[in-house]
Amino acid sequence: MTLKRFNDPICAVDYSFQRIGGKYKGRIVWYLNTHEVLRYGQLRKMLPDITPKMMTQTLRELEEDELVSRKVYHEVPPKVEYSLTDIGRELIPFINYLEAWGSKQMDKKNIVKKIECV
Amino acid sequence: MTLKRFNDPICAVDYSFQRIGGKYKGRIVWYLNTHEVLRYGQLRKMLPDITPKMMTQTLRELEEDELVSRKVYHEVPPKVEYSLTDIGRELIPFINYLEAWGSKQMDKKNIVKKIECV
DNA sequence: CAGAATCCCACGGGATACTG
DNA sequence: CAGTATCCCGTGGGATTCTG
Repeated sequence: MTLKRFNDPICAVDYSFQRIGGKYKGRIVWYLNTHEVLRYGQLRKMLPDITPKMMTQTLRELEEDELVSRKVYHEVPPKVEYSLTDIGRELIPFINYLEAWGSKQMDKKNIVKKIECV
Repeated sequence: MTLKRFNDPICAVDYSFQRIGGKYKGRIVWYLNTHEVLRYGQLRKMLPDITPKMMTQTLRELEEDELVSRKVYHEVPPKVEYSLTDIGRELIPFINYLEAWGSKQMDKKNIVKKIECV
């Protein structure tokens, strides 16, 4: 059952923001790019403010949108690896750009970054 | 009294998404770029799904973040013009990119755009 | 025309506890 | 380890009405 997460997009900008908006998606895509592949636990450590529920939910949505792929190793203890798909990787230049812009703004306003996400 | 709209950003990506996230900001910045300057009423027509409350609220936030500037003409009937600031303009390449990406995805999935926002 | 003022609600997101 | 399962809440956003 595919959940109803989206309204009919008005235009392409609307569509895109519906995919990568929300509180964590940008950062997840960003981290997955700089690290190539990340396990669930590693990713969680990089998102200190996320709860397990949101973590799973967000990853599922990214997966459903084919931005992220999920590889399960059937072993004990369980191991799951996340990585970017080609479609997801296409968003990197844009997030790169956004990161640079944000960083510059933060410097200008003397806002300190809790995590240097580079 | 500056409203409390933001949590302390974790990193630059987080910061940026807090500025241009939400349902309308991307589109507003995008429209303001392709049109240089827009009156309140014109902008509203381009955002068929927005209510006056959200329209004003969103524009005020963009203004407070210095992405958009607001010029009031003190005349009857009132006239207010919105345009991008230099900081706001810096986001354009990034939204351009996002628009292209979204457009491509929508084509692939045969999703029809209600508005061609180009 | 460009909004301000109310009132209201869904849902994005949070906290905690449990499990294959 | 990598999740579910519940329960819960704040706020982003909506609908409607009013005004300089």
